[in-house]
Amino acid sequence: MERERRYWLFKSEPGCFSLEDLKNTPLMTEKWDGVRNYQARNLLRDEIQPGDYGFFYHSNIPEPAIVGIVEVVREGYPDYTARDPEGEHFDPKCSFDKPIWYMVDVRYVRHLERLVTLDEIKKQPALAGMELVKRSRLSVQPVRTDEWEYLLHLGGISLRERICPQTSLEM
DNA sequence: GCCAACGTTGGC
DNA sequence: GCCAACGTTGGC
Repeated sequence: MERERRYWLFKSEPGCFSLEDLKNTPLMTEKWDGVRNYQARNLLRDEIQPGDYGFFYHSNIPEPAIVGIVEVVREGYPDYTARDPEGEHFDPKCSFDKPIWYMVDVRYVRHLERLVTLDEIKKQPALAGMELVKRSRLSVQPVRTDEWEYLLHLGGISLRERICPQTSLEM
C-alpha cells in the first residue's frame, strides 16, 4: 500500500544550484546533497519518499522565494560527498559503514507561474506555521497539504490543475 | 558584509 | 551533562 504523497520544501542558493540548473541537468535529475544537519538528515533518510513533491526555494539572495516544483525520484541514500576529502562537504567522521549524512534525488517538474517571495509568505496568516517563517534555517522542511495548496495558488497554479509527473506539464 | 538564531563541539 | 566558544545559515 503506497503512502499518501507528502510535500517538502528544498532550499538552494541559486548561485550554487538553481531550479534552472536542475531543469538543464541531463535527465532533469539531481542529487540533493551536502546537507549537514541532523534534523534535515532524519527527513532525508526516513521520511522523504519517491513520488513526494517539493517546492524549490532560492535562498541567500536579495529576494528569497519559492520558484518551482520538484519531485523526489530516489529515497534517501548515503551522501558520498561526505567521504570525499577533496570536496566541500567532507566530514571526516563518516565512513562507508557509518554514512551519517543522506541525500535524495529530485527531478524538475515546473516553475511556478509567478514566484512567491518570502516577504509574501510572511504576510499570509495561513502560512504562519511554516518552518520557513518560524525557524528558517532548516534546508529541507515539511510542508502541510493545506500550505502546499495555498502556495500553489499564490504561485499562479490553479488548484484544479494537476501537475503531471510524466510530462512536467499541468493537465 | 553584518549579525541573529541556532546547532555543534569539547573542556570541565 | 552543562555551557561557553565557535561555526553556519540565511535574511537583511
